[in-house]
Amino acid sequence: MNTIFKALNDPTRREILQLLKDRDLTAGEIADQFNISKPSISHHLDLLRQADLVQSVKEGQFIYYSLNTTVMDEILTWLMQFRKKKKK
Amino acid sequence: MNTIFKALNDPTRREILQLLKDRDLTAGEIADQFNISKPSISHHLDLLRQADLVQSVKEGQFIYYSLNTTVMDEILTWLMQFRKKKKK
DNA sequence: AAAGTATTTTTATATTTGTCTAAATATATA
DNA sequence: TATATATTTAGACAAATATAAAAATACTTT
Repeated sequence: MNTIFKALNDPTRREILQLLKDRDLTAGEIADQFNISKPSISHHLDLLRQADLVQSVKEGQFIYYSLNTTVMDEILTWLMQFRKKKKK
Repeated sequence: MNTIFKALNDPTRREILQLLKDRDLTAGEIADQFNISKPSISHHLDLLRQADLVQSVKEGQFIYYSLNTTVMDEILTWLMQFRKKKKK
């Protein structure tokens, strides 16, 4: 849960997730969407992968990144606990 | 959304939310649950308040903190967007 | 009014994080 | 095999963050 929130605690990384919502993208395609160096994006992708929020698949010289929505469910469950009633 | 995720990106702050799930607590009662100085806890509470995840009410010399679950809904909505289908 | 309790603010420090450049790895093409 | 392309790794630096100690503020009680 720690690594998940750490990964989500960055505007660039959240924007990457938004991009991947539409379709899978290569690391280069993702980097092209930002005014940030490729190594930086690579690092962001690494953190997202550590949190299991994205998955990467190598295809030839490209590495395709895709969204892993199952982890989102984990956060959802965590959030839901707070909906329970409290003692008065 | 930035301040929310920033606030959630800390184990101590998430644990504070868990404590407040059961019942409202004063800053001192919260601090007693951790091996961290009161100023530190005060700072954590400040970040949680900035994110509107908690609310504080002064009662005499005490300040009671309580959970504000409406912000959780905002995160929930943000998470839900990723459930949409992607282009093939 | 003085002393005590609850909490925050200020200041300082150590650690973590985001970013860059340069170098390394891996694959493709000529 | 040499060169180009895609991506990551390594190393360095500045900015942000968590924490603590000390001081300040606010309320309560004596």
